[in-house]
Amino acid sequence: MGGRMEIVGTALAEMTMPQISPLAGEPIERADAERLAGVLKALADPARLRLLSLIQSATDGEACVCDLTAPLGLSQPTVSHHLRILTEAGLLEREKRGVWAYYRLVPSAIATIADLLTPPRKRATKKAR
Amino acid sequence: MGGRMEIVGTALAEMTMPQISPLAGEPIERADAERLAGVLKALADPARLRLLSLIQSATDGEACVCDLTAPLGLSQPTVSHHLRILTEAGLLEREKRGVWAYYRLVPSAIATIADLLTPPRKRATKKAR
DNA sequence: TGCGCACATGCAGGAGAATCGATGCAGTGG
DNA sequence: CCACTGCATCGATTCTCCTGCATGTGCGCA
Repeated sequence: MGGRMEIVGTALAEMTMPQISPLAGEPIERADAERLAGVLKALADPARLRLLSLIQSATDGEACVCDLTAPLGLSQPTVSHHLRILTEAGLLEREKRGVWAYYRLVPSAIATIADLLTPPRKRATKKAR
Repeated sequence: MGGRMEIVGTALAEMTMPQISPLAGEPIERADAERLAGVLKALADPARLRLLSLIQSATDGEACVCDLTAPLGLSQPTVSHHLRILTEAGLLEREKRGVWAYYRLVPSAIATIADLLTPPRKRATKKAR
């Protein structure tokens, strides 16, 4: 199967547009399932969840790699790897200032995922955001 | 290494109690990250997302295995495997009637996960940034 | 200009997971 | 009592991916 990792970054944007809620009214398409699964897969890791949490709770809501390796107990390359995955999934954004790379999370991204999971018992039918 | 799959079923219940929101005010513990990641990992699969969608949109909100194999395009053992994982994660409940096993999804489960991802909006914690 | 620091990338190993065929098991019907 | 159906489990295979070590790259500084 061809590319899948390289389109993860756009996955969130793709899903933001219509109401592709996986638990809404009708069965979801396979392509949509793959997209949503891709983003969820980026979240479904203890190290990455802690990274998001650490970054969000840091001063100014941003943090560089050197501040994250110690609390995670992982090597620097591994942390960079996880940050890369989160960024490609559209959950983090990277800003390089000097020698440091500051990461901050994209609020709407998490909110979008949460919205995609909410609808089931939410209200009657197609409420659409 | 040891058992963690067998405690996944209780994972959701564990997280339901307080607000262990991974993106709330302060960094999450490693144990909480593992629990949440476990449940998210159950969701982060195209086949399982489609299973949830199919079951939810089925008549009476329930379906047996024989109705799910065809639309998924997967073998019966594989479907049973995915249903098992979803059930152990607390997302599905199983009821055996006669020869058939009917699965229905636990609404509060998905809602719980969504709530765990939402917090940044209005939840004013003690520390706050 | 050369050295050092912060971060990213390449490579490799090892663990976990997705899938299927074969088989076991529990109800159902003849 | 026996054959059949629906589903779960087992064993094996393949693939993904988490992790660290070694290395490459860009920036700042003396």
